[in-house]
Formats: sequence, C-alpha cells, structure tokens
Amino acid sequence: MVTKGRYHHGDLHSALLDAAEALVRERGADGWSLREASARVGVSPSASYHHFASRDTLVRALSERTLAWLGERLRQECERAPGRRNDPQQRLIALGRGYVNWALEDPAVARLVLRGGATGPHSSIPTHPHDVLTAELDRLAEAGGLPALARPGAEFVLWAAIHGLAVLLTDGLIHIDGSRAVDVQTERVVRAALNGLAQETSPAAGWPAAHSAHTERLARHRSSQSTPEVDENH
Amino acid sequence: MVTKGRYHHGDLHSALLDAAEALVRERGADGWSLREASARVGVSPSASYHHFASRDTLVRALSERTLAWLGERLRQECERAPGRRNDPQQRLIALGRGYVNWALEDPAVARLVLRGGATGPHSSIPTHPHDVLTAELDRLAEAGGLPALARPGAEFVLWAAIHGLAVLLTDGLIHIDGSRAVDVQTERVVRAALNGLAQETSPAAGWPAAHSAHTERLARHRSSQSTPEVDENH
DNA sequence: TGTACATCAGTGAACGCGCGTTCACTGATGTAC
DNA sequence: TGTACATCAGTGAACGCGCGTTCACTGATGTAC
Repeated sequence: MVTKGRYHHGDLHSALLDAAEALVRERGADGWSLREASARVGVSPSASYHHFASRDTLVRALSERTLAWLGERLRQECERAPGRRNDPQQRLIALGRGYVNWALEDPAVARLVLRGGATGPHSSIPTHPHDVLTAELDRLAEAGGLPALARPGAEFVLWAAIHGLAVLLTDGLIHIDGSRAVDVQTERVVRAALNGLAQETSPAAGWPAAHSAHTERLARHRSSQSTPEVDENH
Repeated sequence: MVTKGRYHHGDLHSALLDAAEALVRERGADGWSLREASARVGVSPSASYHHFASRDTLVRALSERTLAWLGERLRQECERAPGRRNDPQQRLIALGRGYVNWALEDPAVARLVLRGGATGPHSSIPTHPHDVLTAELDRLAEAGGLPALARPGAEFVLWAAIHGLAVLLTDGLIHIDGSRAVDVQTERVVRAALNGLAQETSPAAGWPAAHSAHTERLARHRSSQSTPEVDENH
C-alpha cells in the first residue's frame, strides 16, 4: 500500500490504530499523545478527528481491535491443544496459556486493554475472549468434567485466576523466569481452579450474581436492536 | 493539630499523602497533579519538594503506606474469621474477602496500589499483604489442610485468584450487585483454589520458579545490609 | 537567660513543555448527467 | 467521454491549559555558648 506523497492517506483509520499500538509498546499505555500518533503517520494532528471523535475513542478502538484479535487467537489455541479426543481440560489449559503468554509478550498493550473501562458501550467484538472461555467451560461440562451444579458462574472463577496471574506478571508484582516456567505456573492455576470447581457439592447461593461487562453489553445491544425506542445509550 | 496561619506546616509530609489520597478518590489514580495536592494543603507547589523528590516519589509513598495499612487490616480479618479452633481455611476466606472488599470500597486507590511498579526498590513494609497470605498458607499446611508437596508456590495460585477477582471488579470487567454476593463469589474463588491445590498429587516441576517482587526486595534489602559494598541499588 | 547563627521549611515567579481540540481553509475524489 | 459540483479527507495556525520542576529568596526554629 503506497501512501507516499499522497494528499489522501488511504487508510488513516487503521494507520492511526497501528501507530497508537506501536507507541503504547514503546512508551507505555499512557505515555503517548494523539499528536505523536498523527505525526508518526505523517499527518497533521487535526486529521485524526475525521476518524476518531477524540483521543479516548482511538484508545477504545485499539482496545476492541486487540480484544477481537486475542479472542480469535485463544480460540485457535484451544483447537491446537494436545490430548486425544480434544480433552476439554487441555483446551482450557491452552486458553489460559494463550492469555498469560499474550500478556507477557505484549505487556503494555495488555495493560491498556485489560485495564478495561476502555471498551465502548456498544462494542460487538466478534470473538471476545470471554465468549471463548464460556464456550470451553460448556464443553467441559458436557463432557462430564464439571458437575452441572458447578457450571453456573464457573467462568468467573477461572477468569479471575487466569486474569490475576496475567496482571500480576505484567505489573511486575510476580516474576517468573523463563517461558516454560510461566506455562507450568499457568497450568497449575488452571488445574487448581478446575479441580476445585469440580469438587463443589452445592450450587453457589443466589447464583447467578456476577455478570461480565461484555455479556451485559451484548444483551443491551440486542435488546436495543429489537426495541430501539427504549435504547438509553444512543 | 492546628496548622492555620503557620508558616511551617508541621506535618506536610503526611498532609501531602492525605491530599493525594483524597484526590485519587475524587479524580482517579492519574487524574490529579502535585500542584493540586499542594494547593489543597494550602502550600506552594515547590514546598512539596522538601518532602518528596518528585511526584512519582509521592505516589510510591502513598502506595506503600496503603499496602502497610492493608496488610494490617488483612491480618486482623484473619484473626476475626469464624469457625472454632481458628479454622485455617476460614481464615484464608476472610483474607480474600478483606482484599476484595477493600478493592471495591476504595477502587481508585486500589487501582493505584495494585497496578504495582509504584513500589520503591527498598520498601520495607512491616506487614505486607503478601506476607500475610504466605503465613496463612503455612498455617493451613501445618494444620494438614494442604499436602506438603502442594505448599511451595501455593501463594501464587491463591494470590492470582484473589487478585484477579479484585481487579476484574474494580476495573468494571465484572459486575456483582450487593456486597453479600461479592462475599459469596470471593469465597467460591478461594475455596476452589484451595481445594484444587489440596488435590495435587505431584510437586510442580521446577519449583520454586515464581517470586513476588516484594519478597525479592526484602531479600535484596537484607543482603545489602549485611554486605553493603555489593548493593547495586544504592 | 540571651544572643548568634546554622538549618530547616516555606514562598512566588518563572522555565519550557506538550497536550487535546477547534476552526476556517483547500486539495482530491467520485458521481450525476 | 467531459464537465459541474458535492463530498470527503486533508492542512496549519491557534486556543487555552496545566503540568513538573527549578531557583533565588525569606521567615521560623532550635541549638551552642
């Protein structure tokens, strides 16, 4: 894609996202400006306002693009998991590793994305990481690896464990040397959570009580499509 | 403590920490400035430089003060845990609840503190939350609630689970309505992790592989005290 | 007890900076006829 | 195929802002004699 010397850039939207992503990697989640991103693309700062309403909008768009990419990656990692008959536990371990390894490979971007709040109210990310997790837990439950009474809300237990490990590592509160050791630790965390859940003998009181912001957004989005006149978030 | 009209403030150091803490609560972890904190105390911006080398130093000091306070609070919550004979599992559930509830009660400060990195290289926090956790796990292991082979590194599994839940909640990625439901979810997470760990039948390969930044700092600090000439972090 | 003086903890003005965003504008593109 | 013109996607200057930090200074404190 040749863009040299052209007055119209061609794809400034993606180019700005790319530049912002690179800046996040170089300078940290907050250590960059809209002006820098524009300059890097070779465009005046005001040009970005034809593509993003504000700096914040750009950040959110980057967050969503990354989440969609990550969701797809995690889905693939589950498919590639070892073990005959597509062992659902191995798939979940692969998912956890994918999440944690991504966070360590791209810590600054991960901090930006996982910090959350940055996700827009109407995002509809095709393959959200959270959706991949719930699907894999459904698969485990169907295969008998998780009692039916333990299934509701299990995604929040597992997500907490995996997410916690990921952010403790990217924020430098825990150090683990070597990617092999990281995998071992991730597997331990996932196994402990799954085995602990599998041992539950009574359903959690008052369930379901927790909701993922992503799922809530989806629900709101769908209901606003069927009955647009009650959509409070236009 | 009357400070009105005095040229010398008396305790500007703590006053600045207090002001910064209040500003974090009002405007978020990053939405405030050294100048604002000084103004709130009623002092010129430059006065703060007699007490903190930079804005960053102030942030770190606030972080450490809060961690010390939290550690002490968690220790007390463990003591107050229900169950006869000081049931070590109940104590760990109380610890988890203390951590998560604190994060929800004071989300902006929690984000600042838990983001980490903000803790100085030579901090020696008297009762660090991480120390409380390891002590409680030791107690559980001694009481027979955790096989000896599962003990090494168990703190990282549990910490990941609790920390993950706390940050997912404060960052708004998960919503739970009502503090009772939060307690239920926290208990579920802690129980799952502990029960999963208790089921382990072989020690994790290559253990110990993980280190908490806090523990590392302590070790470095101690060795630098005994042999100050090899301290690389003066 | 009184005084000289070093030290400590403030002041206030200034530095240089880069930021997000707006505005009137203009060059390029693409479509209708 | 050629032309008129609406629309789109840029420019560049300016706005107002608050920031962290430094500097020469001064008022208050406390200690030695």
